[in-house]
Amino acid sequence: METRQRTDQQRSADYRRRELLEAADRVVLRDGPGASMNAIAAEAGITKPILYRHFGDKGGLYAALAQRHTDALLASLRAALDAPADRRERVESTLDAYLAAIEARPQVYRFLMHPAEGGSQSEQGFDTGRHSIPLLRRMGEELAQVVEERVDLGPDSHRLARVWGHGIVGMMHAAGDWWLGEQPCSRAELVRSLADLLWGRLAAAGNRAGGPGF
Amino acid sequence: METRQRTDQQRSADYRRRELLEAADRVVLRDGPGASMNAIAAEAGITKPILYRHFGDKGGLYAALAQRHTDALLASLRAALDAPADRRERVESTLDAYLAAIEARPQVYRFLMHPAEGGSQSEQGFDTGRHSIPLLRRMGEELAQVVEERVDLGPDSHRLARVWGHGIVGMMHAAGDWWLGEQPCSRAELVRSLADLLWGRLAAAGNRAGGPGF
DNA sequence: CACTTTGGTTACCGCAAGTAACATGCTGGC
DNA sequence: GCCAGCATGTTACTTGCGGTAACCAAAGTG
Repeated sequence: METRQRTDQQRSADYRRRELLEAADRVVLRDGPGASMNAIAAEAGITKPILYRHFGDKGGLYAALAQRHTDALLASLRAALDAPADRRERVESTLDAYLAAIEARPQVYRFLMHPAEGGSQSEQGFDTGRHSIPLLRRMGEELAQVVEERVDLGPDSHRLARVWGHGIVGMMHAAGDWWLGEQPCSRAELVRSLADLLWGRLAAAGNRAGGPGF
Repeated sequence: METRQRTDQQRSADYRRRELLEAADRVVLRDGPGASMNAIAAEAGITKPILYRHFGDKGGLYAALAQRHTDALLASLRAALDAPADRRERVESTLDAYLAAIEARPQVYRFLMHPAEGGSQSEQGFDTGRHSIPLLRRMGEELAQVVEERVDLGPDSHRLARVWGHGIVGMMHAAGDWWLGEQPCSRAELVRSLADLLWGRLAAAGNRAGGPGF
């Protein structure tokens, strides 16, 4: 039967694809984002052209690889965002979810965000930019949507929510990146500090004695 | 005289270096960050090994190139940060300075921040990551310093200022990047929205009717 | 048995980073 | 005036990557 056969083939192709992605994952996590297609193919026990048959080009592989992690991360953020609690708590748990994720698997994080620095040698880099930014964008849009649909921002709420979504995500990202690199404090402290910032503590704080004020 | 000669040579070397950087600048701005060393050398009217003698490797050239722009940007931010006005105004004018800079020369901006996507073809990319992030870090540290020295944050002010510095810079960066790509509103609107966010409007806003609250 | 399809390989191209070895011209000391 | 030395520049190479073409074999189907 022809359709049955098609299905089998399809399933098998998908299976192979998943195997390849897992191999790629292992290599990228081991060698950093500078991992070469050759290395990935070798890890998967095959040779380059097969990879290209499956993913088109390196960007394709990267995209497929990134999407798995991205989806997982977004899911956990969504969960935190949708928890039944007040706004401050939700914000904190979302920040915490993000930071926990990048703390738990820094290699994955670095791969997703800064694809091109990890490799020990030639730094040919992955396709970068074109894919790392989309993750931030996706998170920003996602957050914007949640904000817009839950917070009353008056007229112009669409634009405002968007700006805030991307802004908050950027804040989280940059602070997280810095924190991950220098481990200057506990995760909880970081979460609290960021939430305080979003809660207007910068505006509320007084000027330091002796200066013209910030 | 020997020292005199040294000086002459030194001056001449510095001059050459500047010429090379200017040529590199032109090429990068024209061809995007994927510009090859060959192309840069050609633009400068010389050949590759000379570039390598001056800058070591591609990363070195990148670093030198980036520093010029970075320094200029930081100077303008510092000016805004130090203007005699109240805190809110300073924050707004700093945001505005940053956004104005990236709006005025998006090519430079993309080169500094996302070095590896602009090239029209092969996307070999510049050295990326290792250099683009430092700019954000520098801005974050700089801001942290200003905050710490001007705002009274009670005990733990060092840590808090740092977190906020990097967080605010990240917010500015991500929002700016998104805004630059989609031009969804005027610069002034964006500045206002971000300042509002920092001023705690997210915490102050009410819940939207019909939802469990954000 | 020929015959297409599917999953595989080897061997290659093009190109960019980076280097080695060679050429040339200006310096100053003898 | 002539040779040593050094900066400046060149050509020609190596290596390693992304990507592709062409070939190969096994397995089901008329």
